[in-house]
Amino acid sequence: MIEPNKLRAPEMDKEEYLPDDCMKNITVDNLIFAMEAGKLKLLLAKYKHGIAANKWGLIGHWVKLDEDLETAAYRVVTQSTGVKNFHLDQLAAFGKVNRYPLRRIVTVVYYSLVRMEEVNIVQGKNTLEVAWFDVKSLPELIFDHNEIVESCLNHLKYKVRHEPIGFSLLPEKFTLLQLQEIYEAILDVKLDKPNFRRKIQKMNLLINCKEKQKDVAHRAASLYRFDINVYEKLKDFGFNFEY
Amino acid sequence: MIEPNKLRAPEMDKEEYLPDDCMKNITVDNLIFAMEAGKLKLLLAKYKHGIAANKWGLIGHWVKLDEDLETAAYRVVTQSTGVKNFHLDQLAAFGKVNRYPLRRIVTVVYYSLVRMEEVNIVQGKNTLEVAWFDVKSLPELIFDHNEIVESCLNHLKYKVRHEPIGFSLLPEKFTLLQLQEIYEAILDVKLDKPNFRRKIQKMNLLINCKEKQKDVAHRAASLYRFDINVYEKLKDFGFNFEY
DNA sequence: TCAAAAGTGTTGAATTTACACCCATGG
DNA sequence: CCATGGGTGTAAATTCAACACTTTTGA
Repeated sequence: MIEPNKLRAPEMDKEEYLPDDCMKNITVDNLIFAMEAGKLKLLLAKYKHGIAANKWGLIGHWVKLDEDLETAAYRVVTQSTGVKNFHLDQLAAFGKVNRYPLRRIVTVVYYSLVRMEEVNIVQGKNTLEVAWFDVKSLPELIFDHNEIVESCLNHLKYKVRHEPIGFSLLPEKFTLLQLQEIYEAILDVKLDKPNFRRKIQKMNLLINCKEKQKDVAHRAASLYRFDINVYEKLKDFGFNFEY
Repeated sequence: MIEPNKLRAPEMDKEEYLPDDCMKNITVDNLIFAMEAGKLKLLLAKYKHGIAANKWGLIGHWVKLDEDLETAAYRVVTQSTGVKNFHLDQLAAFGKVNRYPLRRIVTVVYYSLVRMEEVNIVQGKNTLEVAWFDVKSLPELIFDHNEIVESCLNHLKYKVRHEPIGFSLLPEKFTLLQLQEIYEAILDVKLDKPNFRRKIQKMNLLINCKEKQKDVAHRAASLYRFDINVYEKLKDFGFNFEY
C-alpha cells in the first residue's frame, strides 16, 4: 500500500494528484450521456498520467471536504461539458477493495443527461482526449469502469420506464420521432410508431408548440415540448412509462 | 473540525470509536426489514454514547480497509440479527457535507430483507436497545437517517414492482395472503384478493407445495414456494410486477 | 352457527398489438 | 416520382377492475 503522503509529492503522477482539501478515499465518477443522430452516446476521457495513462475511463474527480457529493458531480460535468442545466442522478457507490489497484478508493457514481447542442467539450489538464462513444461500441475502460457502465445502462432502462428522464436529452422543442429514438436507444428495442405516439400523447406530458420542423427532406413534423407541470402532479400520484 | 487522531484517543466517546483498520470517512448504514403480522418492520438501534446517545438510528458501522462495502453491510446485518441468508442491496451513498455534525463522513446505505423467524437480535456494545418499528410509525432518528429511510421506502415501492424481492421476507413456504400483505405493506395500498392471486399465479413464479396450513381458525390455505429458476430465466427477458 | 379467510366466476371496460393506409416534402 | 418520415384508423386479443359468490375451518 502506498502512503498517502507519497501520493501528494510533487513528482508523482498527475493522475494521482490529490489536493489537500479533498477526501482521500472517495471520488465521484460521471457517466455523461447525450443523443446524437438517434444514438445514445457516452462521454469518456483518455488519461495522460499514472496507471490510467493512454486508457479510456469515466470522467471523475476527488470530492472536496466542504462539497456535497452531488455538488462535486455537478462541478465535474459542468467543467468538462460547459453545460449548466441537466439531469443529474446518483447511480450507486462502488467500493470493492481492489477496484483501484494502488489503494482503497470508493467511488460514488453519478450519471447525467445533457443536450448535445449545449455541449462544448473542455479538455482537462489530465486528459489527452475527451470524446463521445456510442454506448453500443465502447472501448475497454480503466479499473471497474466497464462494470459501472453496464450497471448504469441497466439502470437507465429501468428508469426511463418510470420517469420521463428521456426529455432531458432533447432540445426544448422536439419531434415525436426524436423522443421515440431515445426510448429505442436506451431500451435497445424497436418500437411501433403509431402505438408509441398514441401512448405518449395520452400521458398529457406533451404540449404541441404549433410549429413545424423546417428544412427537412420529408413532411415536416410537429414540434412538442415537455410539460413539467403535469409531470410534477403525476409524480406524486405515481405513473408508468411502460412500452 | 475535530482531528481524526483525537477521535481515536481511548477516552473518547464510544460512538466515535474508529478502529485503525477502517476507512476514516466512510460508513455503511443498514435498513433491515422484516414482516410481522402483516406489517413491514424496520430494525433500529438506540445508541449508548456520543452525540447519538439515547437516540434511535440505523444500524451502521465503519468499513474495514480490506473489506468490500457489501461485505461490510453483510457483516453488520449478520452480527445484529444472526441471519445469514437474506436479500441485500445497495440503496445509495449519502454524502452531504454536514450530514454528520462532527466531521465529514459519507455513508453508503444498504437495505436487507430478512425472515422474521430467523432473527435473533444481538445487542451491540454501543447500543442500549435494538428493536423493530412499524415503518408507519418511526421515531425521530439521528443525523440524516429519517431522510434515508424515506428514500429507501420509496425505493422499495419502486423495486417490489419490478423484482420479486418480496419473497425474501417470507418463510420458504407461504400462503398467497402472506405475499399479498407484503405488497400491501410496501406499496401502502389495499389490493383485491381475487385479482392479486390470479396475477401472481399467472407469472409462474410459484410452486404449489401441495400442503396446507395447519392450526388456523379458518379454511387452511395452500402453501407455495418461490421458483427461483423461473425467475432467473424471466429476469434476463425482463418482466413486470405491476399492481 | 358464526367469523374469518380460502378460493372461483363473471362481466364490461380499457389497453395493447399488429397492421394497413394516406399525407407532405425535397431531391 | 420516389424515398423518407409524418400521421391516422381499425380490429382482434389480451388484460384489468370490480364485485358477487361458494367453500372450509375452528371456536
